[in-house]
Amino acid sequence: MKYREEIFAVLRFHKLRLTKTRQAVVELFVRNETPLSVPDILLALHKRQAGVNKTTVYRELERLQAIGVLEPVQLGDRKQYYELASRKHHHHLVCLQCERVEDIDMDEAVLFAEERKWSREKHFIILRHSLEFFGLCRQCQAA
Amino acid sequence: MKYREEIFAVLRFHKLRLTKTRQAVVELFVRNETPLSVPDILLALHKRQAGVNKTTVYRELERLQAIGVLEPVQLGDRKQYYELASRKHHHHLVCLQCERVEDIDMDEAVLFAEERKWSREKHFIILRHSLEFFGLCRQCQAA
DNA sequence: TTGACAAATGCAACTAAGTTGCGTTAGTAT
DNA sequence: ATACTAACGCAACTTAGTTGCATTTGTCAA
Ligand SMILES: [Mn+2]
Ligand SMILES: [Mn+2]
Ligand SMILES: [Zn+2]
Ligand SMILES: [Zn+2]
Repeated sequence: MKYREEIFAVLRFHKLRLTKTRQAVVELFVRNETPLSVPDILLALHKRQAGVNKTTVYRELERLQAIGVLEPVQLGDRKQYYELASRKHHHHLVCLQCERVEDIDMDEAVLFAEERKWSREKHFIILRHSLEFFGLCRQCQAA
Repeated sequence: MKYREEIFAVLRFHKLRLTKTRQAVVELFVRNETPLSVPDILLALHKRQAGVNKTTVYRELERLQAIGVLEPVQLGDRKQYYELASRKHHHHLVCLQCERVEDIDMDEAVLFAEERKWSREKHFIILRHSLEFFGLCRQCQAA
C-alpha cells in the first residue's frame, strides 16, 4: 500500500492519464510483493471482473518501466516479470518446481565492486544486474 | 576444442548414440565460447548445409543438460541458452542493444556464503544461481 | 555381416508469450 | 462542452517451445 501515492505522483509528473487499467495494474503491484508477468496480471484482473486487454497490459508495463516505476525481473522461464522499482533492491529464491518466489536481501557491495571492475575492463556501461538462486522450496522437497 | 574428447566419453558412458546432430551440436558448443540458443544452433547448422530439425535440437539440448554436459543460461530475453558445463563457472556481461555477451570470472565465495545462509533461513535447497550484468557494450555506446 | 531393438529423428499440429497496425474510445485541459 | 491526443481493443502475426506418432538409424550380439 505504502508506495501508492508516490507512484501516482510520478504518473502525473509524466503526464500519464489515470486510466482504469493503469490504476488497476499499479494497485496490483502495490498489493503484491511477488514479481508479476502479463499472464499473471491478466488472470488477476479477470478474476476481479475487470476486463483488460493483453495488448494494453503489455504496453502499460513497458511504459511503467520506461518511467522507472517498474523494474524487469527474470525468473528463468520465458515470461518477463516486473516488480516495483521503489522497493529496496533485492534478489530472489525461485523454486524450479512450483515457481514459488521468495525475496532475499543481501549486501550488494561486492556486486557493485564487480560492476566497476568489469565496466572498466570490458568497456561496458553496466545498467543493472540480475541475481537469482534456483532450487527447491520446502514444500517441493517433500514431494 | 579441449573438451571434445571428455564430452564424447560422457556420451558413451550414458549410452547415447553418436548421431550426426549430436556430434554437430557438441562441436558447436566446443568451438563457441558464447552461450547458444536453439535458434542460434539451427541457424549455424543450416549455414553449414547440415539439415537439422528444431524438435531434434530441443530434445538434444535437454538430454545434454540432463547428463551434465550443458548448463542453462538466462540472458534476459525469452530464449533458453546453454553453455558447456565443463567450463569454469562464470557470469556474463550482456549488451541490451546488440546482444553481445562477454564472460566474466569472479570470486564466488560471497555467493556461496549467501546460498548457505538463505538455504538455511528459507528452507530452500539451492541448486544453481544466475548472475548477469546488463548494459551497453563499447560499440553500442558510440551509436 | 547381418539383423533386431531401442534410441533418435522428422514432421505436423499445437501452445504460450509477445508484437504490430489501425480504427475507436475516453481522459484532460481550456 | 469541446477538441486533442493518449490510451485502448481487436485481429492478425511472430517466435520459442512442446507433443504424438510414424519412420529411420546406431549399436550390439549372433
Ligand atoms: Mn522481489
Ligand atoms: Mn559464458
Ligand atoms: Zn516449490
Ligand atoms: Zn552492444
